[in-house]
Amino acid sequence: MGRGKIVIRRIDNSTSRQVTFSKRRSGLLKKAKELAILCDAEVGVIIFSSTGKLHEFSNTRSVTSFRSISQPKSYGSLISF
Amino acid sequence: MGRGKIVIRRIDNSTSRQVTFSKRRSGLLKKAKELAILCDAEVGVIIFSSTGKLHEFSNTRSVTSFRSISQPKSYGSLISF
DNA sequence: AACTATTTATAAGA
DNA sequence: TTCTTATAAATAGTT
Repeated sequence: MGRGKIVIRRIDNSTSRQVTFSKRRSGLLKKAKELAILCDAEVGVIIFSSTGKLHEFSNTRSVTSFRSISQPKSYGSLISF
Repeated sequence: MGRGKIVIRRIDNSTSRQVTFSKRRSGLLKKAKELAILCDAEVGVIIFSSTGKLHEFSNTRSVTSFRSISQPKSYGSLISF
């Protein structure tokens, strides 16, 4: 998917890793939304970057509790279905 | 992405909806895994089909608690980061 | 469950 | 770092 083929392993270069994270994060969240709408499913996605930033999508009430977190490995999050 | 372009809205036909769910669910989980590996991020995805089946991916310890649920809207799941 | 024509996502590059 | 574009990958409709 792109100018070249890649192998799925940790990207060593920090800048490339950040760029790829940004692109793929938005791609994943978009796909999650589409799945939820198209198939009438309950979908939740939570992503913490290595720098600790939170990104999420959910079409269930769990979204409220996701929003209350700001750091990984520090707080708990109750996801209730 | 496919023989025709589609609009993102609930698929009315139940059979098509189920087929699309199956295809896109596996696509989403694959993308989640790739993001986690490539970008060294913490990623969690939980999906409940409209029939109540659970599908998930996580590269964090939350995976254990996901596994304990079998029905949506019936149990709670603590996802801790 | 497979296939393939197309759309979509995205790796590199600008 | 935002925008472009060639190409890989996902998938909608078909068989």
